[in-house]
Amino acid sequence: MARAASAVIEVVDDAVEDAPVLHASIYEELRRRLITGKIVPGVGLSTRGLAAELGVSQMPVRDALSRLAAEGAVEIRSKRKIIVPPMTPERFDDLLHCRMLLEPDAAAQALPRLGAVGVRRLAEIDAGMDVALASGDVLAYMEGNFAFHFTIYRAGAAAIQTRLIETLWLQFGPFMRVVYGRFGTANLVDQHRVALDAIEAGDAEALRAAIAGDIRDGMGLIARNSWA
Amino acid sequence: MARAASAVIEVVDDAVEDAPVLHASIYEELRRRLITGKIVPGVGLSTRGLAAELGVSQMPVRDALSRLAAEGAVEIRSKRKIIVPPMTPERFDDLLHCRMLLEPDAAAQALPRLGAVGVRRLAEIDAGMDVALASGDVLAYMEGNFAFHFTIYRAGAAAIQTRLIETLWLQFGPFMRVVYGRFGTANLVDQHRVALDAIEAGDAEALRAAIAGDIRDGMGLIARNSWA
DNA sequence: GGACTTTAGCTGCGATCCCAATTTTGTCAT
DNA sequence: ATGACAAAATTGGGATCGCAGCTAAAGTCC
Repeated sequence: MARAASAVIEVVDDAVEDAPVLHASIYEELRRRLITGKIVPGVGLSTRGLAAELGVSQMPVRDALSRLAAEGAVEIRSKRKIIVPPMTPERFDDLLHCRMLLEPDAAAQALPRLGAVGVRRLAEIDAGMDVALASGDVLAYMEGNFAFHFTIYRAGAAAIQTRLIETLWLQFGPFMRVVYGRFGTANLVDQHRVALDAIEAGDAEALRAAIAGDIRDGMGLIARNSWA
Repeated sequence: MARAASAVIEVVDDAVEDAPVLHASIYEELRRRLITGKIVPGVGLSTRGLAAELGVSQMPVRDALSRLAAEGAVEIRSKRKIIVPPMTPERFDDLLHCRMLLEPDAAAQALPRLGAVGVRRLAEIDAGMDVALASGDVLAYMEGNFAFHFTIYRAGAAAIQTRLIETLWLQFGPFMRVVYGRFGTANLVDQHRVALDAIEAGDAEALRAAIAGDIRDGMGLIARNSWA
C-alpha cells in the first residue's frame, strides 16, 4: 500500500518537481489548494484520507497540517477533527484590516524594483484574468489574482512581509472560493489596470491607493452580501 | 527510555499545566524559549536532542519544529540541520518594518477595550521591568517587555493581527537576547511610561506614536551598533 | 415505535523502527 | 605535520504500529 493513487502523486510531483522532502511537497500542495480555494471551509480533513489520496503515509501529511495549523489555515478542533475554519465576520474584518496594513505598503516598497519585465509580466497576468472573468472561470481568476499581487510583492525585498501576506491569503482563499462560486465572477471589476498604470508611472502613492482599492472592492462588497 | 529527564518534563508541565496534547506543549515551550531568548541564533537544534531533553520521543518535537519552521522561527537548512536563523541586516529591517506597520495599529485598536484593570496590570508589568532594568536581569526584562506589549494587543479584537505580531517577536527574540547580553540593559530607557500615559488619556494617536517610538528606540540604535 | 444505551469504527497522537544522506572522525600517504 | 579519502556515527524524514478518545450507527429495552 501507500503506492496507490498515482494520479494524485503526479499532482504533487507537478507542483514541486520531484520531491526533495516529501512533507514540503504536501505542504505546498495543500497550500495551493487552499489559496486557490480547492478546499472549502467547514469540511473535515483527515490525515489518513489525505495520505491515501496523495499516496504517502500519514506522517508527511501530519507535518504539513501542523504547519498550516500554525499559520491558521486549518484548525485542530480539540481532538479528532481537523477542519478549515469557517469564516466569521470578525475573522473577515480582522483579515481585511491586516491586508490593508501590509499589502499597499508592500506594493509601494516593490515599486522601484519592478522593471519593464515586471510590468510586462503583470500585463500578461492581467490579460489572462480578463479572459477568466469573461468565461467565468473562477479558479483561473483566483490564480491570476494571486499571481498578480504576488509578482508585485515578491519583487520587493521584504521577504517576511510577503510571507505574512501569504498567510493572510491562505486564510482567505477557501472562503473566497465559496463566495465566487455563489455569486459568480460576472460582477467583478478588474481593478488591476489602475495598479498597472501607477506602476508604469512610478507613482508610489497611486499604487498604494490602487492596491487598497482593489482589496476594498474585491472583498468589501462581498462581505456585505455574505452574512445577510 | 523516553521516561528520563523528569526535571525537564516538569518545565513543560509547568508551562501549560498538564498536557492535553503533547506536541502543543513542546511548541509552547520552544516558543517561550525563543521569545525570551533562551535559544540563541546559529546553534543547531536536533529533534533527538530536544526529545531527550524534554523527556518525550522525537515525534512531538518534530511537530513543534515544523510549526516553528512555518513561522520562520527556525529554519530547516537543506537536510540534516535545523537552526535558529542568524539575523541579517535585511531580515532585521524587514522585521522592524513589519512591526512598525502592525503594532502601533494594534495598540490603537485595543485602546478602547483596555479598562482600568488593564491599565493597572500594565503598570505592574512596567514596575517589574524597572526592577529588571536596574538589576540588569536581561531575561526578566525581555519577559516583561513581551508581557507589556501583548497585554495591550490581546485586549483588542484583532486575533489574527496579534498572531502576526507574535510571529515577528518569535523571530526577534533570539537575536535580542544576544544583543542585550552583549550590551547589557544599562542604556535601555523605559519607553513604556509614555504609552501608559497615552492609554490613561485615551489618546489613540499618542499611543500609536508611543508604541512606534518604543519599537524604534529599542531596536533602532541596537541595529546600528550590531553590524559595525 | 421512540428513546436510550452500547459498541464498533474512525480519528489524531505518540513511540519505535528504518533509511538515506551528511557530517565528522580516524587513518594513511605524502 | 598536513592533506585527502574513507568509514562510521549521527541526523532528519518516512513508514508502521499501538493507544485513547470521540462519533455515530446499530441494537435493545420500555
